[in-house]
Amino acid sequence: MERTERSGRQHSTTERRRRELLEAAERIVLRDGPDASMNAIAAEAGITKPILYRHFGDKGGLYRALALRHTDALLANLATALDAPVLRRDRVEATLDAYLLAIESQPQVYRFLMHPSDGDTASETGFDVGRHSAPLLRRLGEELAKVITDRLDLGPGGELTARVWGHGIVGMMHGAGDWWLRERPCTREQLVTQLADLLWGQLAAVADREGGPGF
Amino acid sequence: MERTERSGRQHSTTERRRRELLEAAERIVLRDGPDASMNAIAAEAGITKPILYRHFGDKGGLYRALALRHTDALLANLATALDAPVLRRDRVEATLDAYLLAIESQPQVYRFLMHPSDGDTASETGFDVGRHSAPLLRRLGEELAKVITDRLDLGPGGELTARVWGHGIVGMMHGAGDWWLRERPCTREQLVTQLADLLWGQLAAVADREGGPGF
DNA sequence: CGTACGATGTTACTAGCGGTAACCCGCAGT
DNA sequence: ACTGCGGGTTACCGCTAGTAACATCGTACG
Repeated sequence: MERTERSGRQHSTTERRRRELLEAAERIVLRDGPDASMNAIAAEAGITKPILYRHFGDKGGLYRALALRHTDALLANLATALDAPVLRRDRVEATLDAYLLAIESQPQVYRFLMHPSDGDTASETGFDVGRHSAPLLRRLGEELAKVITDRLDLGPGGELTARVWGHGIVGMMHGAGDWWLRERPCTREQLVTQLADLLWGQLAAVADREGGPGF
Repeated sequence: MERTERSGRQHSTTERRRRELLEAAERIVLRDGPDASMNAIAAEAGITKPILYRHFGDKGGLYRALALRHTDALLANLATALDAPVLRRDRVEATLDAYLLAIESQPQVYRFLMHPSDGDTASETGFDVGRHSAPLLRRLGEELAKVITDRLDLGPGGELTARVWGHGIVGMMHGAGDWWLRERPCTREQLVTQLADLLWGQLAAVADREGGPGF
């Protein structure tokens, strides 16, 4: 049937158009941060708004499509760091470093990914309590949990432990990384070392200050 | 001088009005989440928009004033947890629990505090890279860093270590808490224990899974 | 060949937002 | 009586996300 063939070709061209639009959107997001307007994106792509809406539905759709790429890229980087056949400590440090390198080298993208500007469809479905964190962080946490479950022998209930740790560690990376990116109080290597130390239990190991009552 | 007395009384009445407006705003934020509009808040207070702007300057000002209360309250709670004269592990658990209890019992407030909806004044002052995280998290991180510096003997460069750990731990609480609040995979006590285990170096201590090559 | 369809594109609009200018009113102090 | 000022209002601006209606070109099908 020629019809299917034609529709196939059409499909490929629309896919290509979609990619072009995404690239234009990316340029604008890179320039304007997370509050790039649809008008600006359309202008950058040389067209007008309704086309964007035909392709992506709404702003959330465009942002989701755009976020997916970077999220995938970052996850791939982290996966290789997590799979390196070295000591566990080195793997953890490599993972931390990969994340921090990503947010350091493309901070605008990072801000965009973390700050979805409420691109949600809820708000009618009862109260949608607590739906705040970025999808990227959730995915990262789940991926890390999988790796932990695969690699470590956590005994009974270990799956829950792995998920708690996964999301906790990702949150730690995010929080510390965000602060570090803003204040730049030290080099990336230093930060990685300090965070790995924290995960290695140094908080519990170091001594109390002299003079304070012993806890 | 009657003038000063009068202006003093005027001051107190405007302060009172301000408090009333803040309470109305709080009611609306509690109801509508972080994207409560100025119109809605003004309507709830029985007045119209310009008065809000006279009192708070702009939306960011209102939100900052509103956030300050809750932030202070939460910080006070955490401070008492951090100051309890018990074992370090118990103090850490009490702090984690205090934070999680807060976000659990008032999730709308929590969302509001974490999601500032870009109430910033930057955007002209060059690129303001990385200014994303909520002020609450920054304050928490710094407070925790202070406590760590005060209590622990971290040797040279310890101040930097304390700040990294402070923001890292706060990020961990935030990330894990956000995920937990959304999925409710376990009780609060369980979550607290798991996170404390993580901070106590269990990630480094547990054995590799059998079958995998020893790292 | 004509035609109907589908994708691309436009202009012009709605509804609502944050924010502001101009004006009104009542009440204290001189 | 007049002036100043804080509380309050209406009416507006410029912006945003999102949409409806219309025009256009290419291509498969009778």
